[in-house]
Order: sequence, then C-alpha cells, then structure tokens
Amino acid sequence: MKPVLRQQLAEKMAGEITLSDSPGKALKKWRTSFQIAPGVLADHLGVSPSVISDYESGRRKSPGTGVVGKIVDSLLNVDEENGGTYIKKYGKLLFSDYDDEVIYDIHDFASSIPIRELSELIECTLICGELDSQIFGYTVINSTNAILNLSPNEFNRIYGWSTERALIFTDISTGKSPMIAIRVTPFKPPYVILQGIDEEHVSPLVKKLAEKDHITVLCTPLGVQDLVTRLRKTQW
Amino acid sequence: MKPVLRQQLAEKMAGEITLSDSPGKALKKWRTSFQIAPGVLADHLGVSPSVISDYESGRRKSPGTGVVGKIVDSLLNVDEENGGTYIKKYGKLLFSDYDDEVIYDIHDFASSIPIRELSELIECTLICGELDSQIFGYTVINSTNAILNLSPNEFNRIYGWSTERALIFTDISTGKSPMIAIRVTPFKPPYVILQGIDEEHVSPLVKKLAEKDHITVLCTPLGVQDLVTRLRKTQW
DNA sequence: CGTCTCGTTCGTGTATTGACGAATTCGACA
DNA sequence: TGTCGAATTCGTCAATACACGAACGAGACG
Repeated sequence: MKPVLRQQLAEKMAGEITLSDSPGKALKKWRTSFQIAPGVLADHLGVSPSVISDYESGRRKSPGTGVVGKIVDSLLNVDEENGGTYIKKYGKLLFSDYDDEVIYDIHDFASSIPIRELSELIECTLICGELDSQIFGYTVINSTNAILNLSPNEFNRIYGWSTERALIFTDISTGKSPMIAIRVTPFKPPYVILQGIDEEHVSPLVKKLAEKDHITVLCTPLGVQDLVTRLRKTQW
Repeated sequence: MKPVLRQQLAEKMAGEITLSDSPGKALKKWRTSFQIAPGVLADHLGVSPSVISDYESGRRKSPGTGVVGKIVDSLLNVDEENGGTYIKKYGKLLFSDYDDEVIYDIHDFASSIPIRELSELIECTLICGELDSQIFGYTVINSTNAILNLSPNEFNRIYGWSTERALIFTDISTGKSPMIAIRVTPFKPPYVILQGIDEEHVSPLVKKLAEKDHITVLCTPLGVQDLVTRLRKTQW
C-alpha cells in the first residue's frame, strides 16, 4: 500500500467533513461507506459508543480537528486491518493512471524545514551546491516512468503545492536523464536527490547541468522502500 | 471560475489543516501562500486580529470544523476579490488536463437526497424509467470532450465517490453518444440527465439503450451555466 | 414472549474553544 | 534613533466540546 494513497484519501475525507454544514452527517457517510459499525469504530478509538453517536447525530456542531483526524485515522486503520478494500476502491479515484506509475510519494510540510535535516535523515552525500536553505516538501519520482509517460503539462504536477521542494529521483542509472528533464522545464527545484547511487557513479554531466540552474544535487544509497519509510515516519 | 475548482481546493486546504499535527501552522501556511495579511483576513471574518494570531500560534490546539471552514472560505474569498490568482495557481494542481475539459462540476452529498428533488430543481422531463430512489451526488460532463479525450480507465473518474449518482451530459445533439458510452462501461449510473434538449429531440435509441441497463433518463432545457448555478447554490 | 446485543439519547462534569481587548513587541521608514 | 501601524501575546469569560455512563429503543433469536 502506497502511503501517499492513504494520506490523500485521509485528506479528502477530512476536508469534506470539515467543510460540511453538518460534520456529523459527513462522518456518518464515511463510516457507512467503509462498512464499519459504530461499536467497532468506538473500540478502535478507545471511547464509548455513545461518543460516536453524539458526533454523528450532530450534538457536536463543530468538532475539533483533533477528533476528526482521529476518527478518519481509525476508519482507515480498521479498513487496512480488513485488507484495505475501501482504501483501494476510493484511492483509485484520487489518482490518474500516470500518477500511480510516476509518483511514489509526495508530501508538503505545514512549515518549512531545513534541507540539512532531510539530507541527514536519508544519509545523503553532497554532489554539488549548498545545503543552507529550507524546503516545503518533497516528491519521490520514478524517473524512467516520468520521462516515458508524462506530458509536458502533467510534468508540473510533480511539484506539488510548492516548488520549494526536493525532487527525489528513483530508478536512475547515472542521474543524467532527470537533470536534462529539469533543464528543459520552466520550474526549477532547489534540490535534487538521486536515489540508489554512489557519488562515484554519478555522471559528471549532472554537476554541469545543476550549476547552470543553481540546483543542489545530493545522492543517497538507500533503497526506495527504506527511503520512503524514513520520510513518512518522521513527523515534520 | 469553475465552482468545482474552488470547492476542491477548499477541501484540500481544510483536509490538510484538519489532519495537521499543528493546525495553526497549517493555517498560517495557507494564509501566507495566498499572500494575505493577518489583519485583512481578520477583517473579512469580522473578528479581531488577535483571533487569527491565537489560532496560528497554536493556542487553540484543536479548532472546530466551523472556524476552519470559515477561515478557508475567507482566504478563497479574498483571493477571488483580487482576481483569483492563487485559486487558479493551486487549482491547476488538482486537475489533470483532461479533467478540466471534461468535468464541469462534480459533487458528492453528505447524505443521500431524493432524485425527485434534483429533478424539479433543474426542471427535468422524464424520458423513461422511475424517479423513486435517492442519489449521493452528481457529475456534469461535456459529452463530446469526454468521448474524445478520456481513456477507459479515466472514464471511471466521472463517477466520483459513489456510483449512486446522476450523470448530467452537456453538449449533446440527440443523446445517443452518451448512452452508448454508458452501454459499454462496466459501471452504470442510475440516472442520466441530458442537458439543453427537449423531449421530442431525444433520439428514440436513447430509451432502448436505457432500458437495457435500467437507467432512468431525464432531459432539461436549461443552459449549462444556469444548471450548474442552481445545483451549486442549493445546500444539500 | 423474554432476553441479549447493539445503537441512540441525554444529563452531567471538566477541559477547551472562541472571542475580546489591553498590553506589548515588531518592522518599516523617515 | 524615534515614531507609527500592524502583528502578537496574554488574561479573561461565556459557550461549547469532549467523554462518560445510565437509561432507553430496536432487531435478532430461541
């Protein structure tokens, strides 16, 4: 299960509930959509069943972000324990075909974090540039699929909600292709991280291309799975 | 400005804020992203500037859905007054190229509503089938663009979060093409509404195809803009 | 018909939110 | 460096969220 799927679905649910005129009804809609009984949800949340009922009946007119978050999380947890049927079902609606093949993970932080922190977390080596600024998010991209499948317009999508981010390219050989793709793109990320490669295997052209656009390039020897897990489990 | 864009962006923002560990930081991120000063936001909300500050500083750890909704709404309102620069900017990230051309509006209700209610709201005439059940949402689709541009997989996207919905096709001549498209699709909507056509101009084939899949077909003489406006302004 | 389970309603106590406004700090600019 | 407007911090209070558990209703099943 891709973490990005769960996250985006959670966001969609939370957004709908929060904006609803009656959050209670929206909560109930999602619980019933996931085919989860009130009692089961209450157990998972560690609260009395009456609490669920109170929210869904609308006795709490404006439940806090805390409870909404916990309830959404519980619904998804219960579903995952049951094989994730509904997460898969609804998750499909969030992504186009190409997104699925191209973007392994995409995340935007609530506030900026120093790139140095992220760099250390995933054991990066500096190829060129500086490590002195902050970023607002990261995107993990399968470079082969991105270049094969994305139309120029779609390409912008990998930038998420802020261009102040690190683009992490997986499935690379020498790092040349992603740097060329960036060279011909109007938006430039401040940081590029090449995954699954050592410093000595990085093409010398990478450095040249990066310097033209003032991009800092790093590489990490970690595997994709490990990398995504580390990024995900950190509470930014 | 397509209403669906604003709505989806609002949902994304609200979702992110609600799920954030510190809703305050997330609120601040969105306000600054929209380049709106705290004072301006406070004015629009009709509250004292200190209120904004209190939320953003995290003094309120779990703000209610009500305030989050109001703040998100205000941010979008202010931006729209200024020409909608950021709504457009961020909205682009929510839709693929094809979505934009194909889906005029898509909405899911918090709870089911009787189709009869929707039918009367947009002045429908019954072509065939019954009007006795409930729906969970609607999708307004440009039929020409949908057939020209959508891949089979992408086609499923028009169903939104529930197949229990009304599909409203615009830009039709006799209604034949959309019914054929539905005939060859695995998922069947319970209701199809043909926009901008009178009963007598509907192809006789429409009825035959509809009966095979037990689909209720209606038509409405309203214009697209009028139709979308009526659907939107109703609080379901 | 009794009873067992599950869900809902509701009264209640405590903690927190939501809003204000006064006091204070910050930032731009002369 | 002093001044002005804007933003933030903070004390306060009423309203409400949050959670509990007791009481009540509704199907399922023998």
